Amino acid sequence: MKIEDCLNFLASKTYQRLSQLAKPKLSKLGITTTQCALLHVLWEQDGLKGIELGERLRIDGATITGMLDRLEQNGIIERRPDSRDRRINLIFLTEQGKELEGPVKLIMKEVEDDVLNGFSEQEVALFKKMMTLIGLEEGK
Amino acid sequence: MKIEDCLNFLASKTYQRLSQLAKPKLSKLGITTTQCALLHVLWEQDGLKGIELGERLRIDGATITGMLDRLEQNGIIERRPDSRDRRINLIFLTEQGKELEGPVKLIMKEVEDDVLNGFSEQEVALFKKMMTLIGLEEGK
DNA sequence: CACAAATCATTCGTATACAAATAATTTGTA
DNA sequence: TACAAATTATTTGTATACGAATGATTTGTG
Repeated sequence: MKIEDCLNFLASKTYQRLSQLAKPKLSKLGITTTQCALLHVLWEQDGLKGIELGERLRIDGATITGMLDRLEQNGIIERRPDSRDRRINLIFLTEQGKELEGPVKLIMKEVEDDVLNGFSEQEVALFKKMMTLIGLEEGK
Repeated sequence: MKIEDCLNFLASKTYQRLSQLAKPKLSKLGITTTQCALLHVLWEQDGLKGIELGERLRIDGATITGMLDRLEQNGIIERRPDSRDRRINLIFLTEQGKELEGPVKLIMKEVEDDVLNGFSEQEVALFKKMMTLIGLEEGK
C-alpha cells in the first residue's frame, strides 16, 4: 500500500491543507489556526479553567499553557486568579479578543466552503460524521 | 457554530486520534508516526533526494532535515553524497530500516482497521476519496 | 486535625511543522 | 567564460503537541 492510501497520512494532509488555507487570513488578525479553536470555546463561554479548555479541545495541559502565554502576550486573553481556589487561573477574553469573533468566524466559513466546494450535502454530512466519530467520540 | 462542527477542528482531531493510536505501537519499534510516513516512501524507492521526500510527503525541507537527522542518529537511514551533484544527499535505508517494513505496515493496518471498524466499504471509500481530494489534490 | 490522594498549572525534553535566511553548488545565458 | 538565477540542504525562530516531572493547593479519609 502506498503512503497516499494510508488513512493516517490522508488525515494529516487534510488537516494540513485546511490549516494552510486559514493561516494567511488569520495571520492578518494576529492569531494562528490552533489559537482560533481555543478562542471559539471562549467566545461560547468566558472564564473557563485552563484544564477545561484542554478537555474541550482535546489538547494537553502543557500545550494549553504555551498557547495561553502567547495569547496573553498579544493582549487577546487574560488570566485571572480564582478567588476560591488558588490552583486555578480563569481565562477571560479581552476586548480585543471579543472583537475577533466576527472576522475569524467569517474566515473559517470561507475556508470550509472553499474546501468543500464540489461535494454534495450528503457527502459533506457523512464526511463530518465520520470525522466526529473517529476524532471526537471513539474510545472515550 | 460550535468548535466541534468546524471542519478544521474535526480534521485536526481525526489526525490526532490516528496518531495517538499508532504512537505506542510504533514507539516499541523506535519510530514516530511521521517518521513512518517517510519510511513508507523509502521502502517503495531507496536513494531519493531530501527534496523529493519533501515533495512526496508535502513536508517542508526544514522539517525533512530534522526528521532525517533523528532517523540517521537512530541508525534507520543514512545520507550519502551524490557523486554528480555535491548539493545533494541521497537517502538510503540501513538494514535496520529495511527490517522495519513488515512490522510497521502491520501496525498501520491494525490502526486503520480499528478506526474504520463499523463503517461500510462505501463510506470508507468516500471518506478516503474526500480526504485525497482535499489533502492531496486540491489547488495544486 | 493530620496526612495521603487528587487536582491544576507549569516546566522540561523531544518531535513535528513552516517561513525566512543562509551557504554551497550547479545551471543557464550572454 | 563570467555571472545571474536556480537548486538543494541547512540553520534560526516561532508555534504546536505530548509525556513526565514538579510545585502549590485542595479534597478526602480516618
